[in-house]
Amino acid sequence: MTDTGPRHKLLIPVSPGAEAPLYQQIIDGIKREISAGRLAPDALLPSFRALAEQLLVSVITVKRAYEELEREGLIYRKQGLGTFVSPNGVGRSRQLKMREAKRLLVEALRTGIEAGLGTDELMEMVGELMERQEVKR
Amino acid sequence: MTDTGPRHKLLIPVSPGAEAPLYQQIIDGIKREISAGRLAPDALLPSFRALAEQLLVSVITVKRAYEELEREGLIYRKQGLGTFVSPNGVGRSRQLKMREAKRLLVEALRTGIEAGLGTDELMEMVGELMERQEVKR
DNA sequence: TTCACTGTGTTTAGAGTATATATACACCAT
DNA sequence: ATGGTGTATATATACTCTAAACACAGTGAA
Repeated sequence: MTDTGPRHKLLIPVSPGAEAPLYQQIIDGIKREISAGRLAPDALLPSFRALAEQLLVSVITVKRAYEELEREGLIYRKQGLGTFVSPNGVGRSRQLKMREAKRLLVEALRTGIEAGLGTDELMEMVGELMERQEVKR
Repeated sequence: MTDTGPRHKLLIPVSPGAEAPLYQQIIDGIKREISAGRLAPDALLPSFRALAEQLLVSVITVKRAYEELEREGLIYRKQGLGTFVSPNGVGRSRQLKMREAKRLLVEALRTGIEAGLGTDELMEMVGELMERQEVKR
């Protein structure tokens, strides 16, 4: 065990100023990396300590994030060894994100309707925002 | 002051089991009522105690919700008198909901893209969910 | 007109839960 | 045996919620 983590560092934006708790931001970031295929099945994730150092948070904050990712089936942990991406990490990550996207959409549509928007106006807003997302992609 | 509140009770669904804190659920519910025009400008809202009794929560939980609604400009409070809908409550409520709908949409689209969905698939999902919302409306 | 009562908002104190940090212990490979 | 790993425990702070007491404003009766 001379390897100190994955070949590249995990690029996860984490900010105490953001609304979500730190551990949630880490969860979201790792999900994104897995979903995008940047973390391969069975790939070794950084240790608690390594990631905590990199992100300037405490070890337990990272542990909390890893715990939940394990609970959701995206990663698995082995004491003394390290933490790894599940073989079906990509599929699972995308499944969870799909579910989340739908949940957010339902809420967005409901909120828009409550704001007095009609069907056409909502579709138009979606279309505009979609173009923006595509550019950013 | 013989009137004990508005002519009709506030129908706000509030559940401790829901994810959002109780005060947030109350905020959302009152916003919805104002936005839908069911609470007129300068209308008297139920007192802390009356709404707390009705919703089976504590007085302070209602106070917390009313405080934030006042901060956001939807209602105003007068000690010894009661709490009222702001003259521009409807406009303000819709403005805030519009902003929230957009925020949720942006996040939903981003999450969908991260789940591997393309533009067409996203639009299709929006269309389907839109039809469902309309039925429920 | 004054005062007491009622209903209102407002303040204070306390308990439980959630989030985050620091430190020490147990496991595994080399 | 050592180094790197996950795991457990203790602590502090912030958030959420409840209960009780205090101050304000209007109304009705004397």
